[in-house]
Amino acid sequence: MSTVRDEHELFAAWMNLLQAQSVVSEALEDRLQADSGLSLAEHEALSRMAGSPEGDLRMAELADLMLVSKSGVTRLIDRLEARGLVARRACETDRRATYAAITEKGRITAERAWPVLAEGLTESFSRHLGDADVKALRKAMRKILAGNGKWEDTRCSVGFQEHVAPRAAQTGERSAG
Amino acid sequence: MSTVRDEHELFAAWMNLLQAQSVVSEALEDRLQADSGLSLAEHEALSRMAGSPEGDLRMAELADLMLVSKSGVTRLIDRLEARGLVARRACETDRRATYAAITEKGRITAERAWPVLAEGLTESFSRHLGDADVKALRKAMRKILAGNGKWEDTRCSVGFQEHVAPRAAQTGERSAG
DNA sequence: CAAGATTGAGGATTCAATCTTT
DNA sequence: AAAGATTGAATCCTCAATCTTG
Repeated sequence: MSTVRDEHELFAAWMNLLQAQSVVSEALEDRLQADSGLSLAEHEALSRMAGSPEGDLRMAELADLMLVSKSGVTRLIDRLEARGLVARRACETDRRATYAAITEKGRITAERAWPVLAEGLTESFSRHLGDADVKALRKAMRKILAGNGKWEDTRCSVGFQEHVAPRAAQTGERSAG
Repeated sequence: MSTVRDEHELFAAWMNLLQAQSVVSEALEDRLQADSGLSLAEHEALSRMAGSPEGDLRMAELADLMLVSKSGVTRLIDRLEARGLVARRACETDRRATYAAITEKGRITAERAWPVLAEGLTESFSRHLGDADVKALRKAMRKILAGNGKWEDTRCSVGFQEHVAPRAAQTGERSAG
C-alpha cells in the first residue's frame, strides 16, 4: 500500500506545501507591511471585525477564528489599539468579556489594504495556477481540515468581496444585520 | 477575467492552505516533540546533515536549504550542539566557513524520529487525500515555487527514504574526523 | 570591500499563572 | 469551579552590527 516511493512523494508534497506557504506569506506580508504597516494577522483581525454586524468581536471569538492563541489575540489587539485602529469595549451582558471594536481609522486602513493584498495574492499565488489548480487545492485543503476536525465555514470567509468590489454587493446581497 | 467570485474562491483557497498547514504542522510538531524533543526545523537540519556525503553542511548551506535565516541557523545549531546532536567543525580550505556535523547520537535521534513523523504525516495529512490529490497538490505547489523563483530540487528531498527503509541503503558507521 | 558566521537587541508567540466575573 | 481575559516568563526568530578571513 505505502511504498517507499509513495512516502517520498508524500513527504516532498508536504515540504513543497511548507515552502510555498512561506514564499507567498512573505510576499504578502512584505507588500502589506510596506503599504499599511500591518502584519497579515493584524489585517485579518481588522477584516474580521469589519465584517461583523457591529464591527466588533469578542477576544475569544477572534482567537477561535484565527491561527493565534488567546494571549496572542490580547497582544495583537494591544498593538492595534495603540495605533488607534481598534478600541476595546466592555460587554454589557457579561462583564468578563471584552469586545475589540474596529475604529473608523481601522476600517479605512483595512479597506485600503485589500487591493494590495489581492494584487499580491494574484502575483505570487494564483498567477501561476490554473483555475482547476485552485479548485483542486482548496478541495484538498478542505479535506485535510475536515479530517483533522478543524473545518469551519466561517474560518475561510473573511468578508473579502465586500472590500475589493463593493458594487458587486448587489448581485449577492449579504445583509450584515 | 477575475470576477468577485473568483477572488473570493482564491482567497478562500489561500486561507485554507494556511489553516491546513498550521493544523498539520502542529500535529507533526507535537508528535516529534513528545518523541524526541525536537522541533520540525531541528529535525530537518539533522536530516539534511545526515543525508549529506560527509554528514555535515556549512551554516550557509543549511540556511539556504531551510526556511530559516542565517542567524536562525546559528541559534538552531547552538541548541543541537548543546544537546550533543551536532558538533561544529572548522573548514580547512576556507577559514571563514563553519561546518555543522551530525554526531552519532544525532543520527540515532533523527532516525528514530522518522517513523514518528511518517506516521504523523499519514495520520494528519495523506490519510484524508487520494493519491491524485497528493500529486495535484505537489504540482500546484511546485508551480507556485517556480513562479516565484524559489524552485530548487534539493529543497524538497531530505533523504526520507533512506531512513524509513534503511535496508535499501545500508547505514554504515561514519567517522566524522 | 565581500563573504561567512555570530551576537545583541527587539518583536511576536505561547504556556502557565492570575484576576475577575459567572 | 469554570469562563473570559490578561500578564510574566520563556522561546524562537529576524535585522543590523560586528568580527574574521578571503
